[in-house]
Amino acid sequence: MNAEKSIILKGIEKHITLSEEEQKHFLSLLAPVKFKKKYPVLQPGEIANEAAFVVEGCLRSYSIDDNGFEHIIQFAPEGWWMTDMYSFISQRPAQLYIEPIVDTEAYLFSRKNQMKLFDDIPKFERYFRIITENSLVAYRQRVVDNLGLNAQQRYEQFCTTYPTLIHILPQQQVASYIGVTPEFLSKMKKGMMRRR
Amino acid sequence: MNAEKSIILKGIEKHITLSEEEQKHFLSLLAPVKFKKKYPVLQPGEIANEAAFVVEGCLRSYSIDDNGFEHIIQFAPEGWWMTDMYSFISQRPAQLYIEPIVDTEAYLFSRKNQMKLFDDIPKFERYFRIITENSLVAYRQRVVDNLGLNAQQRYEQFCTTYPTLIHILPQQQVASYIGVTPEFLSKMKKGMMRRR
DNA sequence: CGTCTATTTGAATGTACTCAAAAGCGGTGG
DNA sequence: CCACCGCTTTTGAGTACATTCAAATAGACG
Repeated sequence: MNAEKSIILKGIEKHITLSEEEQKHFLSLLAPVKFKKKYPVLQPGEIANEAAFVVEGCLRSYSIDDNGFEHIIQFAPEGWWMTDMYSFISQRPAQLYIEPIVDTEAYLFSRKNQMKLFDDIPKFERYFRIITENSLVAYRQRVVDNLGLNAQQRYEQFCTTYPTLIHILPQQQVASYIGVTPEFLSKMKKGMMRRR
Repeated sequence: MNAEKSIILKGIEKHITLSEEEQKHFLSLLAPVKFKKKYPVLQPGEIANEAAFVVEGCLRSYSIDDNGFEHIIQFAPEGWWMTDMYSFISQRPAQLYIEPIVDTEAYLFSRKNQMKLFDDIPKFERYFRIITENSLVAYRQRVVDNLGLNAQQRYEQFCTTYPTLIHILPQQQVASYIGVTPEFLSKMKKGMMRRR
Protein backbone atom coordinates (compact mmCIF):
# COMPACT_ATOMS: atom_id res chain seq x y z
CA MET A 1 0.00 0.00 0.00
CA ASN A 2 1.75 3.12 -1.19
CA ALA A 3 1.39 6.68 0.11
CA GLU A 4 -0.79 7.82 -2.76
CA LYS A 5 -3.47 5.27 -2.16
CA SER A 6 -3.97 6.33 1.40
CA ILE A 7 -5.49 9.65 0.32
CA ILE A 8 -8.53 7.81 -0.95
CA LEU A 9 -8.80 5.75 2.24
CA LYS A 10 -8.61 8.91 4.32
CA GLY A 11 -11.63 10.25 2.52
CA ILE A 12 -13.52 7.02 3.02
CA GLU A 13 -12.66 6.74 6.69
CA LYS A 14 -14.32 10.05 7.36
CA HIS A 15 -17.58 8.22 6.77
CA ILE A 16 -17.08 4.50 7.50
CA THR A 17 -14.59 2.36 9.42
CA LEU A 18 -12.70 -0.34 7.58
CA SER A 19 -10.58 -3.27 8.74
CA GLU A 20 -7.11 -3.82 7.26
CA GLU A 21 -8.61 -6.58 5.16
CA GLU A 22 -11.37 -4.42 3.81
CA GLN A 23 -8.97 -1.62 3.00
CA LYS A 24 -6.76 -3.99 1.03
CA HIS A 25 -9.69 -5.46 -0.77
CA PHE A 26 -10.96 -2.06 -1.80
CA LEU A 27 -7.55 -0.89 -2.98
CA SER A 28 -7.21 -4.05 -5.07
CA LEU A 29 -10.23 -2.89 -7.08
CA LEU A 30 -8.59 0.38 -8.10
CA ALA A 31 -6.58 0.75 -11.29
CA PRO A 32 -3.96 3.52 -11.15
CA VAL A 33 -3.74 5.60 -14.33
CA LYS A 34 -1.90 8.68 -15.59
CA PHE A 35 -3.51 11.00 -18.09
CA LYS A 36 -1.66 13.65 -20.05
CA LYS A 37 -3.30 17.07 -20.21
CA LYS A 38 -6.22 17.07 -22.68
CA TYR A 39 -6.27 13.27 -23.02
CA PRO A 40 -9.88 12.34 -23.89
CA VAL A 41 -10.77 10.30 -20.78
CA LEU A 42 -14.41 10.08 -21.83
CA GLN A 43 -16.44 11.28 -24.80
CA PRO A 44 -20.17 11.42 -25.46
CA GLY A 45 -21.43 8.11 -26.81
CA GLU A 46 -18.94 6.01 -24.87
CA ILE A 47 -19.97 4.14 -21.75
CA ALA A 48 -18.55 5.40 -18.45
CA ASN A 49 -17.53 2.00 -17.12
CA GLU A 50 -15.43 3.67 -14.46
CA ALA A 51 -15.42 6.54 -12.05
CA ALA A 52 -12.08 8.26 -11.49
CA PHE A 53 -10.72 9.34 -8.14
CA VAL A 54 -8.17 12.12 -8.68
CA VAL A 55 -4.93 11.71 -6.77
CA GLU A 56 -2.92 14.45 -8.45
CA GLY A 57 -3.92 17.09 -11.00
CA CYS A 58 -7.44 17.98 -12.06
CA LEU A 59 -10.16 16.71 -14.38
CA ARG A 60 -13.05 18.62 -15.90
CA SER A 61 -16.31 17.46 -17.39
CA TYR A 62 -18.14 19.50 -20.00
CA SER A 63 -20.89 19.42 -22.59
CA ILE A 64 -20.93 21.01 -26.04
CA ASP A 65 -24.15 22.72 -27.12
CA ASP A 66 -25.82 23.04 -30.55
CA ASN A 67 -23.70 26.08 -31.35
CA GLY A 68 -20.46 24.32 -30.51
CA PHE A 69 -19.86 26.05 -27.19
CA GLU A 70 -18.35 24.20 -24.27
CA HIS A 71 -20.03 24.34 -20.87
CA ILE A 72 -18.03 23.09 -17.94
CA ILE A 73 -20.13 21.00 -15.59
CA GLN A 74 -17.62 20.05 -12.92
CA PHE A 75 -14.00 20.27 -11.87
CA ALA A 76 -12.38 17.41 -9.95
CA PRO A 77 -9.15 18.41 -8.22
CA GLU A 78 -7.24 16.06 -5.90
CA GLY A 79 -9.44 14.02 -3.63
CA TRP A 80 -12.54 14.28 -5.81
CA TRP A 81 -14.43 11.69 -7.80
CA MET A 82 -15.27 12.28 -11.45
CA THR A 83 -17.45 10.40 -13.89
CA ASP A 84 -20.44 10.88 -16.15
CA MET A 85 -22.85 9.82 -13.43
CA TYR A 86 -25.69 9.31 -15.89
CA SER A 87 -23.68 6.86 -17.94
CA PHE A 88 -21.97 5.30 -14.93
CA ILE A 89 -25.19 4.30 -13.18
CA SER A 90 -27.24 3.41 -16.25
CA GLN A 91 -24.36 2.05 -18.37
CA ARG A 92 -25.83 3.97 -21.28
CA PRO A 93 -23.89 6.26 -23.65
CA ALA A 94 -22.31 9.23 -21.92
CA GLN A 95 -23.38 12.80 -22.59
CA LEU A 96 -20.27 14.54 -21.30
CA TYR A 97 -16.64 14.94 -22.15
CA ILE A 98 -14.09 14.29 -19.41
CA GLU A 99 -10.60 15.68 -19.83
CA PRO A 100 -7.59 16.55 -17.65
CA ILE A 101 -6.80 20.27 -17.44
CA VAL A 102 -3.24 19.32 -16.39
CA ASP A 103 -1.34 16.02 -16.31
CA THR A 104 -3.34 13.96 -13.86
CA GLU A 105 -3.02 10.79 -11.79
CA ALA A 106 -6.14 8.94 -10.78
CA TYR A 107 -7.62 5.63 -9.72
CA LEU A 108 -10.25 4.06 -11.89
CA PHE A 109 -13.04 2.18 -10.15
CA SER A 110 -15.42 0.22 -12.33
CA ARG A 111 -19.17 0.11 -11.90
CA LYS A 112 -18.96 -3.66 -12.01
CA ASN A 113 -16.51 -3.72 -9.09
CA GLN A 114 -18.62 -1.19 -7.26
CA MET A 115 -21.72 -3.35 -7.53
CA LYS A 116 -19.79 -6.37 -6.34
CA LEU A 117 -18.22 -4.40 -3.51
CA PHE A 118 -21.67 -3.31 -2.32
CA ASP A 119 -22.63 -6.96 -2.00
CA ASP A 120 -19.35 -8.03 -0.40
CA ILE A 121 -18.92 -5.14 2.03
CA PRO A 122 -22.25 -3.33 2.47
CA LYS A 123 -20.55 -0.56 4.45
CA PHE A 124 -19.32 0.88 1.16
CA GLU A 125 -22.87 1.50 0.15
CA ARG A 126 -22.95 4.05 2.92
CA TYR A 127 -19.79 5.81 1.76
CA PHE A 128 -21.08 6.20 -1.76
CA ARG A 129 -24.50 7.21 -0.54
CA ILE A 130 -22.92 10.03 1.43
CA ILE A 131 -20.68 11.37 -1.29
CA THR A 132 -23.58 11.16 -3.71
CA GLU A 133 -25.71 13.17 -1.28
CA ASN A 134 -23.00 15.80 -1.04
CA SER A 135 -22.58 15.94 -4.76
CA LEU A 136 -26.34 16.30 -5.17
CA VAL A 137 -26.30 19.29 -2.85
CA ALA A 138 -23.48 20.88 -4.86
CA TYR A 139 -25.44 20.49 -8.11
CA ARG A 140 -28.56 21.87 -6.49
CA GLN A 141 -26.63 24.92 -5.35
CA ARG A 142 -25.44 25.38 -8.89
CA VAL A 143 -29.03 25.37 -10.10
CA VAL A 144 -30.02 27.89 -7.44
CA ASP A 145 -27.12 30.13 -8.44
CA ASN A 146 -27.76 29.85 -12.16
CA LEU A 147 -31.38 30.84 -11.71
CA GLY A 148 -30.99 33.52 -9.04
CA LEU A 149 -27.66 35.24 -9.60
CA ASN A 150 -26.43 37.51 -12.39
CA ALA A 151 -23.08 36.99 -14.10
CA GLN A 152 -21.23 39.21 -11.61
CA GLN A 153 -22.61 37.34 -8.63
CA ARG A 154 -21.94 33.95 -10.20
CA TYR A 155 -18.34 34.97 -10.69
CA GLU A 156 -17.97 36.06 -7.07
CA GLN A 157 -19.63 32.82 -5.98
CA PHE A 158 -17.14 30.87 -8.06
CA CYS A 159 -14.20 32.72 -6.52
CA THR A 160 -15.31 31.93 -2.99
CA THR A 161 -16.23 28.31 -3.81
CA TYR A 162 -13.02 27.50 -5.72
CA PRO A 163 -10.40 29.93 -4.34
CA THR A 164 -7.60 27.61 -5.51
CA LEU A 165 -8.83 26.91 -9.01
CA ILE A 166 -9.25 30.57 -9.82
CA HIS A 167 -5.47 31.02 -10.05
CA ILE A 168 -4.81 27.83 -11.98
CA LEU A 169 -7.54 27.97 -14.62
CA PRO A 170 -7.48 29.87 -17.89
CA GLN A 171 -10.20 32.50 -17.71
CA GLN A 172 -12.12 30.95 -20.55
CA GLN A 173 -12.77 27.93 -18.40
CA VAL A 174 -14.02 30.03 -15.53
CA ALA A 175 -16.28 31.80 -18.03
CA SER A 176 -17.48 28.47 -19.35
CA TYR A 177 -18.31 27.26 -15.84
CA ILE A 178 -20.26 30.33 -14.74
CA GLY A 179 -22.03 30.54 -18.08
CA VAL A 180 -20.72 33.69 -19.79
CA THR A 181 -18.47 34.36 -22.77
CA PRO A 182 -14.74 34.87 -22.10
CA GLU A 183 -15.08 38.38 -23.53
CA PHE A 184 -17.77 39.29 -21.08
CA LEU A 185 -15.89 37.89 -18.10
CA SER A 186 -12.93 40.04 -19.08
CA LYS A 187 -15.12 43.14 -19.23
CA MET A 188 -16.75 42.26 -15.93
CA LYS A 189 -13.42 42.04 -14.15
CA LYS A 190 -12.37 45.41 -15.54
CA GLY A 191 -15.60 46.84 -14.25
CA MET A 192 -15.01 45.37 -10.82
CA MET A 193 -11.54 46.98 -10.64
CA ARG A 194 -12.90 50.44 -11.38
CA ARG A 195 -15.43 50.32 -8.63
CA ARG A 196 -12.76 50.03 -5.87
CA MET B 1 -51.20 -1.54 5.84
CA ASN B 2 -53.52 0.57 3.74
CA ALA B 3 -53.60 1.00 -0.01
CA GLU B 4 -51.91 4.37 0.03
CA LYS B 5 -48.85 3.14 1.80
CA SER B 6 -48.19 0.47 -0.74
CA ILE B 7 -47.26 3.06 -3.37
CA ILE B 8 -44.11 3.87 -1.46
CA LEU B 9 -43.27 0.18 -1.04
CA LYS B 10 -43.72 -0.37 -4.75
CA GLY B 11 -41.09 2.23 -5.44
CA ILE B 12 -38.73 0.70 -2.95
CA GLU B 13 -39.19 -2.83 -4.23
CA LYS B 14 -37.95 -1.79 -7.64
CA HIS B 15 -34.54 -1.56 -6.03
CA ILE B 16 -34.43 -3.84 -2.99
CA THR B 17 -36.39 -6.83 -1.67
CA LEU B 18 -38.05 -6.59 1.74
CA SER B 19 -39.60 -9.18 4.05
CA GLU B 20 -43.07 -8.61 5.53
CA GLU B 21 -41.37 -7.68 8.77
CA GLU B 22 -39.10 -5.14 7.16
CA GLN B 23 -41.95 -3.57 5.24
CA LYS B 24 -43.95 -3.15 8.41
CA HIS B 25 -41.01 -1.74 10.25
CA PHE B 26 -40.36 0.81 7.54
CA LEU B 27 -43.99 1.86 7.32
CA SER B 28 -44.05 2.37 11.08
CA LEU B 29 -41.42 5.08 10.63
CA LEU B 30 -43.60 7.14 8.32
CA ALA B 31 -45.90 9.88 9.54
CA PRO B 32 -48.88 10.52 7.26
CA VAL B 33 -49.69 14.22 6.80
CA LYS B 34 -52.05 16.37 4.78
CA PHE B 35 -51.03 19.83 3.63
CA LYS B 36 -53.40 22.42 2.29
CA LYS B 37 -52.31 24.24 -0.85
CA LYS B 38 -49.66 26.88 -0.06
CA TYR B 39 -49.09 25.59 3.49
CA PRO B 40 -45.47 26.49 4.36
CA VAL B 41 -44.03 22.97 4.75
CA LEU B 42 -40.49 24.34 5.08
CA GLN B 43 -38.95 27.79 5.11
CA PRO B 44 -35.34 29.00 4.93
CA GLY B 45 -33.75 29.01 8.35
CA GLU B 46 -35.72 26.03 9.61
CA ILE B 47 -34.14 22.58 9.84
CA ALA B 48 -35.42 19.97 7.41
CA ASN B 49 -35.83 17.20 9.97
CA GLU B 50 -37.90 15.22 7.51
CA ALA B 51 -38.10 14.26 3.90
CA ALA B 52 -41.59 14.00 2.42
CA PHE B 53 -42.80 11.24 0.11
CA VAL B 54 -45.75 12.53 -1.91
CA VAL B 55 -48.74 10.18 -2.07
CA GLU B 56 -51.25 12.57 -3.60
CA GLY B 57 -50.89 16.10 -4.94
CA CYS B 58 -47.63 17.93 -5.61
CA LEU B 59 -44.97 19.86 -3.71
CA ARG B 60 -42.55 22.43 -5.04
CA SER B 61 -39.29 23.76 -3.65
CA TYR B 62 -38.03 27.22 -4.51
CA SER B 63 -35.54 29.91 -3.57
CA ILE B 64 -36.05 33.66 -3.50
CA ASP B 65 -33.25 35.83 -4.87
CA ASP B 66 -31.96 39.27 -3.83
CA ASN B 67 -34.59 40.96 -5.99
CA GLY B 68 -37.42 39.00 -4.47
CA PHE B 69 -37.97 36.67 -7.40
CA GLU B 70 -38.91 33.04 -6.87
CA HIS B 71 -36.97 30.31 -8.64
CA ILE B 72 -38.47 26.86 -8.60
CA ILE B 73 -35.88 24.19 -7.96
CA GLN B 74 -37.97 21.03 -8.02
CA PHE B 75 -41.47 19.66 -8.37
CA ALA B 76 -42.49 16.52 -6.48
CA PRO B 77 -45.67 14.91 -7.83
CA GLU B 78 -47.02 11.58 -6.57
CA GLY B 79 -44.33 9.00 -5.94
CA TRP B 80 -41.50 11.51 -5.50
CA TRP B 81 -39.44 12.48 -2.48
CA MET B 82 -39.03 16.11 -1.52
CA THR B 83 -36.82 17.80 1.05
CA ASP B 84 -34.18 20.49 1.34
CA MET B 85 -31.40 17.95 0.87
CA TYR B 86 -28.75 20.34 2.13
CA SER B 87 -30.56 20.85 5.40
CA PHE B 88 -31.73 17.25 5.64
CA ILE B 89 -28.26 15.73 5.48
CA SER B 90 -26.41 18.42 7.42
CA GLN B 91 -29.23 19.30 9.82
CA ARG B 92 -28.32 22.95 9.25
CA PRO B 93 -30.77 25.76 8.40
CA ALA B 94 -32.59 25.21 5.13
CA GLN B 95 -32.13 27.47 2.13
CA LEU B 96 -35.32 26.60 0.31
CA TYR B 97 -39.06 27.00 0.63
CA ILE B 98 -41.21 23.91 0.28
CA GLU B 99 -44.89 24.36 -0.46
CA PRO B 100 -47.78 22.34 -1.92
CA ILE B 101 -49.08 23.61 -5.26
CA VAL B 102 -52.34 21.76 -4.53
CA ASP B 103 -53.72 20.03 -1.44
CA THR B 104 -51.24 17.27 -0.84
CA GLU B 105 -50.93 14.03 1.13
CA ALA B 106 -47.50 12.79 2.06
CA TYR B 107 -45.46 10.65 4.41
CA LEU B 108 -42.83 12.32 6.53
CA PHE B 109 -39.66 10.37 7.18
CA SER B 110 -37.22 11.86 9.66
CA ARG B 111 -33.46 11.95 9.23
CA LYS B 112 -33.14 10.43 12.67
CA ASN B 113 -35.30 7.44 11.68
CA GLN B 114 -33.43 7.18 8.43
CA MET B 115 -30.07 6.94 10.18
CA LYS B 116 -31.43 4.34 12.55
CA LEU B 117 -33.00 2.40 9.69
CA PHE B 118 -29.67 2.30 7.88
CA ASP B 119 -28.14 0.61 10.94
CA ASP B 120 -31.08 -1.74 11.49
CA ILE B 121 -31.73 -2.77 7.88
CA PRO B 122 -28.67 -1.90 5.76
CA LYS B 123 -30.55 -2.75 2.58
CA PHE B 124 -32.27 0.62 2.83
CA GLU B 125 -28.95 2.31 2.39
CA ARG B 126 -29.00 0.93 -1.13
CA TYR B 127 -32.46 2.23 -1.90
CA PHE B 128 -31.57 5.73 -0.84
CA ARG B 129 -28.23 5.58 -2.59
CA ILE B 130 -30.01 4.74 -5.81
CA ILE B 131 -32.66 7.43 -5.61
CA THR B 132 -29.99 9.94 -4.66
CA GLU B 133 -27.97 8.91 -7.71
CA ASN B 134 -31.00 9.39 -9.92
CA SER B 135 -31.76 12.74 -8.38
CA LEU B 136 -28.16 13.80 -8.87
CA VAL B 137 -28.41 12.96 -12.56
CA ALA B 138 -31.59 15.02 -12.84
CA TYR B 139 -29.92 18.05 -11.27
CA ARG B 140 -26.90 17.64 -13.48
CA GLN B 141 -29.13 17.59 -16.53
CA ARG B 142 -30.71 20.81 -15.31
CA VAL B 143 -27.27 22.42 -15.08
CA VAL B 144 -26.41 21.23 -18.59
CA ASP B 145 -29.70 22.63 -19.90
CA ASN B 146 -29.38 25.95 -18.10
CA LEU B 147 -25.91 26.49 -19.51
CA GLY B 148 -26.42 25.17 -23.02
CA LEU B 149 -30.01 25.90 -24.04
CA ASN B 150 -31.83 29.15 -24.74
CA ALA B 151 -35.23 29.98 -23.24
CA GLN B 152 -37.14 28.39 -26.10
CA GLN B 153 -35.23 25.12 -25.85
CA ARG B 154 -35.52 25.03 -22.08
CA TYR B 155 -39.27 25.37 -22.43
CA GLU B 156 -39.45 22.53 -24.93
CA GLN B 157 -37.24 20.45 -22.65
CA PHE B 158 -39.59 21.14 -19.77
CA CYS B 159 -42.62 20.09 -21.80
CA THR B 160 -41.08 16.76 -22.72
CA THR B 161 -39.72 16.12 -19.22
CA TYR B 162 -42.94 17.01 -17.37
CA PRO B 163 -45.73 16.41 -19.88
CA THR B 164 -48.24 16.06 -17.07
CA LEU B 165 -47.26 19.09 -15.04
CA ILE B 166 -47.48 21.40 -18.01
CA HIS B 167 -51.27 21.25 -17.95
CA ILE B 168 -51.63 21.59 -14.19
CA LEU B 169 -49.22 24.38 -13.42
CA PRO B 170 -49.85 28.11 -13.69
CA GLN B 171 -47.54 29.44 -16.37
CA GLN B 172 -45.69 31.64 -13.96
CA GLN B 173 -44.40 28.53 -12.24
CA VAL B 174 -43.22 27.02 -15.49
CA ALA B 175 -41.49 30.33 -16.21
CA SER B 176 -39.93 30.31 -12.77
CA TYR B 177 -38.63 26.78 -13.29
CA ILE B 178 -37.05 27.35 -16.69
CA GLY B 179 -35.66 30.71 -15.63
CA VAL B 180 -37.58 33.34 -17.59
CA THR B 181 -40.17 35.97 -16.70
CA PRO B 182 -43.84 35.03 -17.09
CA GLU B 183 -44.19 37.83 -19.65
CA PHE B 184 -41.44 36.39 -21.79
CA LEU B 185 -42.81 32.86 -21.62
CA SER B 186 -46.15 34.19 -22.83
CA LYS B 187 -44.48 35.94 -25.78
CA MET B 188 -42.44 32.86 -26.57
CA LYS B 189 -45.52 30.67 -26.78
CA LYS B 190 -47.21 33.16 -29.09
CA GLY B 191 -44.11 33.08 -31.27
CA MET B 192 -44.21 29.28 -31.38
CA MET B 193 -47.85 29.32 -32.51
CA ARG B 194 -47.09 31.62 -35.45
CA ARG B 195 -44.38 29.41 -36.81
CA ARG B 196 -46.76 26.48 -37.39
C1' DC C 1 -71.59 38.75 -10.67
C1' DG C 2 -67.50 41.08 -8.64
C1' DT C 3 -62.98 40.65 -7.07
C1' DC C 4 -58.58 38.80 -7.28
C1' DT C 5 -55.07 36.65 -9.70
C1' DA C 6 -53.00 35.06 -14.03
C1' DT C 7 -51.97 36.01 -18.70
C1' DT C 8 -51.22 38.86 -22.65
C1' DT C 9 -49.52 42.85 -25.11
C1' DG C 10 -46.45 46.73 -26.19
C1' DA C 11 -42.67 50.01 -25.84
C1' DA C 12 -38.44 51.08 -23.77
C1' DT C 13 -34.36 49.22 -21.59
C1' DG C 14 -30.48 46.34 -20.15
C1' DT C 15 -27.52 42.58 -19.75
C1' DA C 16 -24.83 39.75 -22.05
C1' DC C 17 -23.38 38.12 -26.82
C1' DT C 18 -21.13 38.53 -31.52
C1' DC C 19 -17.59 39.60 -34.42
C1' DA C 20 -13.36 41.64 -35.44
C1' DA C 21 -9.11 43.30 -34.20
C1' DA C 22 -5.37 44.43 -31.05
C1' DA C 23 -2.55 43.45 -27.22
C1' DG C 24 -0.42 40.28 -23.92
C1' DC C 25 1.98 36.08 -22.69
C1' DG C 26 4.55 31.81 -22.72
C1' DG C 27 7.13 28.55 -24.87
C1' DT C 28 10.40 27.10 -28.53
C1' DG C 29 13.95 27.23 -31.77
C1' DG C 30 17.36 29.61 -34.44
C1' DC D 1 18.97 35.90 -26.10
C1' DC D 2 15.62 37.39 -28.86
C1' DA D 3 12.22 36.54 -32.50
C1' DC D 4 8.37 34.28 -33.68
C1' DC D 5 4.29 31.45 -33.13
C1' DG D 6 0.12 30.06 -31.02
C1' DC D 7 -3.06 30.85 -27.62
C1' DT D 8 -5.41 33.72 -24.19
C1' DT D 9 -7.11 38.05 -22.85
C1' DT D 10 -8.62 42.64 -23.77
C1' DT D 11 -11.16 46.22 -26.21
C1' DG D 12 -14.83 48.25 -28.98
C1' DA D 13 -18.93 48.76 -31.77
C1' DG D 14 -23.09 46.81 -33.04
C1' DT D 15 -26.72 43.43 -31.90
C1' DA D 16 -29.93 40.17 -29.73
C1' DC D 17 -32.32 37.93 -26.31
C1' DA D 18 -34.71 38.60 -22.44
C1' DT D 19 -36.34 41.96 -18.77
C1' DT D 20 -38.94 45.88 -16.97
C1' DC D 21 -42.86 48.49 -16.37
C1' DA D 22 -47.44 49.67 -17.40
C1' DA D 23 -51.81 48.65 -18.99
C1' DA D 24 -55.39 45.73 -21.03
C1' DT D 25 -57.63 41.25 -21.11
C1' DA D 26 -58.91 36.86 -19.61
C1' DG D 27 -59.91 33.35 -16.02
C1' DA D 28 -60.92 31.45 -11.55
C1' DC D 29 -63.20 31.39 -7.30
C1' DG D 30 -66.24 32.64 -3.63
